[in-house]
Amino acid sequence: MGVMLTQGAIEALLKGFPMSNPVLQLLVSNSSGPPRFRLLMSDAFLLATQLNNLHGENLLVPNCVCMLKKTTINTLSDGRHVVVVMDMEILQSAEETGGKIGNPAPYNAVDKMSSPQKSASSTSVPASPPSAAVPGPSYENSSISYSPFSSPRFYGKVTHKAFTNNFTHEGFTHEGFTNGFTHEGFTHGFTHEGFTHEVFPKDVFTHEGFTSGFTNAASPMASPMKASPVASAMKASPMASPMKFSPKTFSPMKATSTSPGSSTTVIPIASLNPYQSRWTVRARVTNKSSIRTWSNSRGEGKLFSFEIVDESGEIRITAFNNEVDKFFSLVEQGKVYYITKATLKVAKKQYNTLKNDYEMTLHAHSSITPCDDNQGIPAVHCDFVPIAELENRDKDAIIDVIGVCTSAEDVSRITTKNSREVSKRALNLIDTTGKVVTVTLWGEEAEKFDGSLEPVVAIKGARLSDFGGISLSALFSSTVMVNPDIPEAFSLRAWYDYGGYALDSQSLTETRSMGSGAKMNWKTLSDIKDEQLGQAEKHLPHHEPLTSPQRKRPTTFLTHRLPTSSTFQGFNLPKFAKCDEADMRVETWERSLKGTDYFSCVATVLYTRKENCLYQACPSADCNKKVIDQQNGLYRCDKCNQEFPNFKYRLLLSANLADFGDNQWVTCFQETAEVLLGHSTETLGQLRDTDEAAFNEVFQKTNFTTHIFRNKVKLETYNDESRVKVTVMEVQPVDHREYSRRLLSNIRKLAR
DNA sequence: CCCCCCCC
Repeated sequence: MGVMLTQGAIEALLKGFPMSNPVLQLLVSNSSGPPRFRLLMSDAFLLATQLNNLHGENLLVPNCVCMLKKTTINTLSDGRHVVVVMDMEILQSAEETGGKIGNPAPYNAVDKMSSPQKSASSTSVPASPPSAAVPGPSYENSSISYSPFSSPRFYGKVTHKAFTNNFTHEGFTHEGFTNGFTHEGFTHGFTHEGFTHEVFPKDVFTHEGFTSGFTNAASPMASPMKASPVASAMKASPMASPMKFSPKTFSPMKATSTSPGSSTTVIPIASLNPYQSRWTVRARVTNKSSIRTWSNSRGEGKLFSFEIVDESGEIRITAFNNEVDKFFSLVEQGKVYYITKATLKVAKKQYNTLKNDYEMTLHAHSSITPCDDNQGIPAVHCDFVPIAELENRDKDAIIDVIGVCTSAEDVSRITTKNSREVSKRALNLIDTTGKVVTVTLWGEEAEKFDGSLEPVVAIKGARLSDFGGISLSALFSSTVMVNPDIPEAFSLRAWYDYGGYALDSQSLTETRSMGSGAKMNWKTLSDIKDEQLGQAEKHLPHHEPLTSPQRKRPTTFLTHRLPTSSTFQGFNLPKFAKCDEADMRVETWERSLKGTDYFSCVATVLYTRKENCLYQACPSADCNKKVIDQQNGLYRCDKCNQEFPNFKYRLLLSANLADFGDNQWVTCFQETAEVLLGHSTETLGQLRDTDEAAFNEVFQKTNFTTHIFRNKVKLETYNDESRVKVTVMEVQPVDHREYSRRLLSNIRKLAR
């Protein structure tokens, strides 16, 4: 009995349609060593670390048929989607399957997603029913048959039409073939089994390229002079020592048609040294500085520097004066070049943090030639330090870090000590150690960063700072990568999406109010009673600025209450007048905060009280005092001691919130009430006076909506009677991820 | 041959 492949699974996976256990055939697999395998089932499928044993048992080999039981989708910085397989089962071995089923071709996701209609009409091959779209010599004879059109395996919202589109010819264009590999290269070149010298077509790979292509940092390259013989490269075979980079990066170099001259040998960067004169490196520029000028006792001039990387290592190159003019515009970040005839000298480690004992200076005879062939050249060379491990590193250490950006500040402008203006933005990164660290980005990097989709962020060359305990700062020389196409990023994405996000994380960096997320004082509504929130003589909330020994006292001190409120470090506080008496300051300050707690909760609105939620207020800009209707067309404000021909509506909404622990009456003033009800006060006032049904509907619709509420809680006393008063300071939307994060955290709390 | 790398 043959298994059935799930039709349309690849498109559905890449588009995120709900699907249950799709069945696919594995075409190609290869390993760059832990922590992932890249499987060709479509553009790119990756296998998360925990499944590597499948490959180890030699089960996950081309042509086997697999059921994907758990997947998650990751979007690379270049927009490609990658499906990460979290759990899978091999339904039928390669032997049982006996070959490739049908004639599969790459799925061009970009084409399909941008304009399916257009791509359908641009093809010369008419749309065909599914079975006709996947013909192939092995189809008739295969023990596996394609599932019928109404495949029972295909669930969810995929419509008949979408389903038909999955199997038209235009979905299988060859342009979509990622990485530009030939079919032969894929089938034979990148399986473990096929990893022998013989399978590399001789006309594609030169021995020279082979040598440099298969050297890695861990291989015995200590004697660079011996680097070229093929034999030494074969010893450093990827089977013996896992490759550091993904397969597409260590593909051997193509024929030397584009290489400069044949008299020199392309050698790995790791083998460069000052005692060797005839060499060429082929490497990618990973970091290019701007042109700087200097002027000191030894002279003046200009320079720029850049860093290059190949599969063996990295090195810094500096160009001065004439070489600046010659090479600055030629050298582009991210591009690959042949570089030869530069001076090697011992690196000054105090300035140069790259992992190379040497650095390079260009001179008059140096040559830099662009190389069109990117194959085998990794984008970056990172040595990621787990976030928890940062605690054990020295201040000012330069480290590479990777994490999921759980939250990010808005960009802001600051002025440095040298009165220079610069943009900055702090991010929170978490990794599988469950620890969070704050990283500050500067300048353009800060301005262009978008953390809204919780991207994986990798930073090469960040500096460890002791600000807030432990934090990181990006330098001019740091490389910031958002959703990089590297194994660590896929592992992290999978880890985070499959539960990491809900982890009770701990930050190494003490932050004051970081937007949402990291440092919120999350509570359940039952905590208000259980922990006696808002009641006197209690310690201040853990994140309240004054309780931290690192916090400075505010420079202006507040004693006398003023009518309006203000914010201090993110907290809404009553505004006070200044007072100069030092002793009095602290005491008054602390007393004024005591008994007030701030907390956030995820809660559902059970009821909103529409009666009396609007009042007629003084129309003066800063006065919200209730006016008295004089019944003569005039409204009197006692506070302004004035009569007005008009008034403005103000909102003061009582709402009953509930979570699974308790329910609680809260007060929402103007701004928060508007957010909760989804209408401006003005609109609500008009509705109430003109369309009662519509007015009532606003409140009906608000009931049973769920939000994040940031609240102030305080014990208030009226005529010897005390009650806890909860005021909503902020209402934010809650997404399902935040909801499950809170839910899990609360369940943990209840379990304790 | 430079070597700045920021702020709370």
